Parts: sequence; structure tokens; C-alpha cells
Amino acid sequence: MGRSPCCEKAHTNKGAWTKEEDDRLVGYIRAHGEGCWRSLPKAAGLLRCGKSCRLRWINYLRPDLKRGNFTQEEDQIIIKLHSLLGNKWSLIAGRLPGRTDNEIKNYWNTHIRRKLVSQGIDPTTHRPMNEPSASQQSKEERREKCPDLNLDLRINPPYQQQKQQLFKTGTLCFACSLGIQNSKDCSCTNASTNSGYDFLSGVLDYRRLEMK
DNA sequence: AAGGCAAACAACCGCATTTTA
DNA sequence: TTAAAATGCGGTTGTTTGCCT
Repeated sequence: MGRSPCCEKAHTNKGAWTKEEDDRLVGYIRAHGEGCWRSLPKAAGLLRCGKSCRLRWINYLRPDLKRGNFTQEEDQIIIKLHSLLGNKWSLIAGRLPGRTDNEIKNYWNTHIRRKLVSQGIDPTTHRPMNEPSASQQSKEERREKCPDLNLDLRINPPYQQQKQQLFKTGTLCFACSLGIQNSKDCSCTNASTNSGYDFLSGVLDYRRLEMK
């Protein structure tokens, strides 16, 4: 038995959203909160499918969206995280408050990718274009370049929870809460937590979960 | 001014994952 | 335990906008 369609396609609008549709969606979510995307369109009086409503809200209508150009610092964070996570746009977006996965993905494809190419860097591997790719390298070569990469599988409390706790107690600055330890903006009171590889800690937590 | 082109971005689609009954 | 439903994610496409000739 196949999956049922996510919505009744015959009676749904497609394409750009009108001001009235936006107002209806925002009004409904303000009154009832997010969630139940499947039933939301009918309840809100919208001729859209639930997925479309969710996307419109998350990528465009959410009040906490930053909008506007990306800063140099955001550029650097995106490049760094992409080199570690690859195309995990939602994870990258999770570390850039006010930015969405769709926005970052578009920005990557239109700006950063081209910038890296013009600098002679492969945007996929983050290595110089003329260097052999990771898959062509021997295991020993990789081990030499990443001697401290700990691939042990461990169960840790979720990374965000740890960070939020530290942030609350005042031992973690805003920069570090985003995973940018030792940046020029870092003002952590607990210097002992700042090892040279702290930037990777959250990412490696994620990677532990990925390796299943 | 008009046409062509590329860049930018919003939105869609299909699949994967998670949740629920 | 399992199948269906709901939600989320990433790739791709379509439309708009701005620049150049």
C-alpha cells in the first residue's frame, strides 16, 4: 500500500504566497501555536498543503528571523561547519540564530561555493583543488592529519543542553554557545574549558550520534 | 528602451525519519 | 511490534530581479 499524499492537491494553491495568505497563517499560529501542520491549512482557512505552510512559516514568517546580509563572521561559521558536517543545513542553521537551513543552503550555493572555488578551494572537500581527495588518501595519512579525532561512541547529554546550562551559569559566552571557542569575541570566564579543539566538541557529539 | 543573461531566493518534491495508534 | 501518518530535510526547480549590451 502506497503512502497517502500529504494533502488534497486538487484544491490547493501553489507558487508565491499572497499577503492575505501570510496574514492568515501568521494570525493562526499566533493564536494556536506551531504544529499540526496537516490540519492547519483547513483550520486557518488556507488553500495550501501543510508542508507549504510549515515552510512558509519557518523560512519567511517566523518573527525571530534575522534577514539581511550574512556577516563575515557568519560566513566563517558556515564554512567551518560545512567542512565538518557537510550538507547538514539544518544542523548548521541550528548554530546561526535567526537563519534558516534554506537560507544558508541558498547562500552557500550562490555565494560561498563560488568564493571558495575562486580561492582554489574545493567546496566539497574544503581542500585545495589540486590536492587528492579524502577517499584517495590512505588511512594512515588521514590519521596523521587528525591525530586527536576521537571516534569512540559515547552517549552524552544533548550538546545544546550542555551549552545552555553553561550559558545560564555564566561560564559560556555567546560566541562559545555557537561553538566558536577562542574567537576574538570569546569572553568566557572559564578559560580552562578552552582547549584548542573545543570548536569541534559539539560537532563530534553529533558525529558520535551519526555513527550508528 | 528592450532583450538576454545570470544571480538570488522562494517554494516544491521526494525521500528519510520520527511519532502515534 | 508494526504499519500508517506526520514531520523534517536536502536537492532541485521556477520566478523575480538586476545588470549588461
